[in-house]
Amino acid sequence: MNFVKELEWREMLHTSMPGVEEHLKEGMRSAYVGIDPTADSLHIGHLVSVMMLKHFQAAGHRPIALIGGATGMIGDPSGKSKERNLLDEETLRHNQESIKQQLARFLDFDSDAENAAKVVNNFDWMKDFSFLGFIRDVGKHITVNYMMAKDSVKKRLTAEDSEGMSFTEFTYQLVQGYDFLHLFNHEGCTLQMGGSDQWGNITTGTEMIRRIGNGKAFAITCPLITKSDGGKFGKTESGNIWLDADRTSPYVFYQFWMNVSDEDAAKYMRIFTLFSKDEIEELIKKHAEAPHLRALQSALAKDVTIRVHSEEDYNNAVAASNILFGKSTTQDLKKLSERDFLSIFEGVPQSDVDLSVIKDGLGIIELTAEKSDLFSSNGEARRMLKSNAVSLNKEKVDESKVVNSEDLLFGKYLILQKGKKNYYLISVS
RNA sequence: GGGGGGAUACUCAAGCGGCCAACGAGGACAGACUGUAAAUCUGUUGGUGUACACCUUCGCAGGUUCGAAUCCUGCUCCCCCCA
Repeated sequence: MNFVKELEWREMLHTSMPGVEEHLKEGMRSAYVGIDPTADSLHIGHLVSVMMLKHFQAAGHRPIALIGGATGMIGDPSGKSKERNLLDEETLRHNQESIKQQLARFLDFDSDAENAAKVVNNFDWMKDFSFLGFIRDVGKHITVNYMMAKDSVKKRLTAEDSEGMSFTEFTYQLVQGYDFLHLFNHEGCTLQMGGSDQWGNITTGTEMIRRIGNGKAFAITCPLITKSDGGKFGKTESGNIWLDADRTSPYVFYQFWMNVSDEDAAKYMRIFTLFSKDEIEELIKKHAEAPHLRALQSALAKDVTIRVHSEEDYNNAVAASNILFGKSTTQDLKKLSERDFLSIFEGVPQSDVDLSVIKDGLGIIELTAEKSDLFSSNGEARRMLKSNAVSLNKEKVDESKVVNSEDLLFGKYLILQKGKKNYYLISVS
C-alpha cells in the first residue's frame, strides 16, 4: 500500500513536501503527530490524526504519537488558543496513559512487529531543558526573520484587530520544531504529520533537522475537517464528542455520526473509516438511490462506533435509536420490559426526583426547569412549551400539563423530550 | 517614559444622558417541511412573573444627575505609535 496515494484518494492530503513518497518507498519509516494532553480522553477532532497514523502503520511504517505535555503548556498561536494552564505532572501522566489506551484501539502497540506504534511525551525531554540551554543550542540556529515569515506569526503581528502575541507563543514553533529534531535523533523519525494549520510549525522542525541535525525530514498535512455548513466539526450543543464512554455515551456517539449531513457523510467515510474506495462509492450510489435509508450515515456510524466502543455498544445504540426515532408511542414504551427500557435510555441524560414531589401533581414547568435540568430556567421551559417542543412519554404536552403518578412508566420513570432529538429520563423514587 | 485607541450579552459589533435587557450579523435552540439530511420559512436567545411590571447586566470601584452602557474621578487589563 502506498501511504501517500492512500491519503490522496481519501482527500486527506493537503500539502506534502516533495520527495516524501519516494522517501517512504525506500523502507520502513517513522512518523509522528502531536496530541494535546489537555484531557484524559481524545475527542473526535483528534481522530483525523489518529487515522493518518493508522494508515501509516497499515502501509508498513512506524507511527509515533507525541503527547504534547510541554507544548500544551505554551499554546499554539496557529489556533485561537487562550492562555494555557500548566498541568501538573501527575495529571499529565494520567492523561497520557488514558490517551494511549484509546490509541490502542486504532494502532498496534504491543506486537513484536518492527513497526509497533509508540507513545512519547515531549515533557520528558523538555522539562530539564534550561532556558539558556535552549536559546544556545536551539534558538541560535533559527533566525527571527525565518520565524516571522510564518503565517501563524504574521497574522498575529499584522491583523488590525490583533491582540498581539506573547514571546512565549512566538517561541512555540521552536519548541515544536525541537520535538521533531529530538525524535529525528532518537527515534529515527523523518516525517511529521498534522492538520494544515500545523504546516508552519512542522517546517520549522524540518528546518532545524536540516541545520542542526544535518538531515532530511518531511512534512505532510491534511485539510482541516469542516462541516458543509461551515460549522465546527465535532461540536454539538453539549460540547465535544469524546471517545471516552463516560464523557460521551456510545449512544450519543453513534447519534453524532447518524446525524451527519449527506454531503459530509461521504467525506467522513473516507476519512474516518477503512472502507475501500470501491466500497465507499458503492455506498454513495446506494445512498443516492434511496436517501431516506441513509446508507452512508448508518455505515459510518456503525464502523466508527464499533471501532471506538464495541459491537455490543453499537447494537444497543441501534436498538435505542429505533425506539427513540421510530414512530413509537407511549404504548410502545409500555410494551418494553423494564430492562430493555433502561438499556435504551442508558445513554440519555437523567436525573432523580423524589416520589413525594410528583405524587400529588407537579406542573410541567416546575418539573423540567426546577426538579430536573432539561431546561435552565422557567422562562426557557415556558418558551419551549409554547413552541410545542416538549413531549412527555412521547406525547406533546403544553404548559397546563400536570404530571402525577399516572404518568410514570413502570411506576418510576418519566421520559421527556425537547424537540425530536433530545431525550431526558427522570427516575422517580 | 511620552502620545493615541480600546474593554458592551456565546462571538463579532452598534449605541455615546431618558424611547436600552440594549440595533444588526453570525452562532445556538425550537417549530413547519423532510429522510434523525441539506436548503427554506417562522419563532426564541439575562432572570422572576400569565401580563402592564420588577430585578440583575454594558471591564472594576466610586461620583454627578430626577435619570447613566452613555458624563466625571480613580483602578485593572489590552492594542497601536514614538523613545
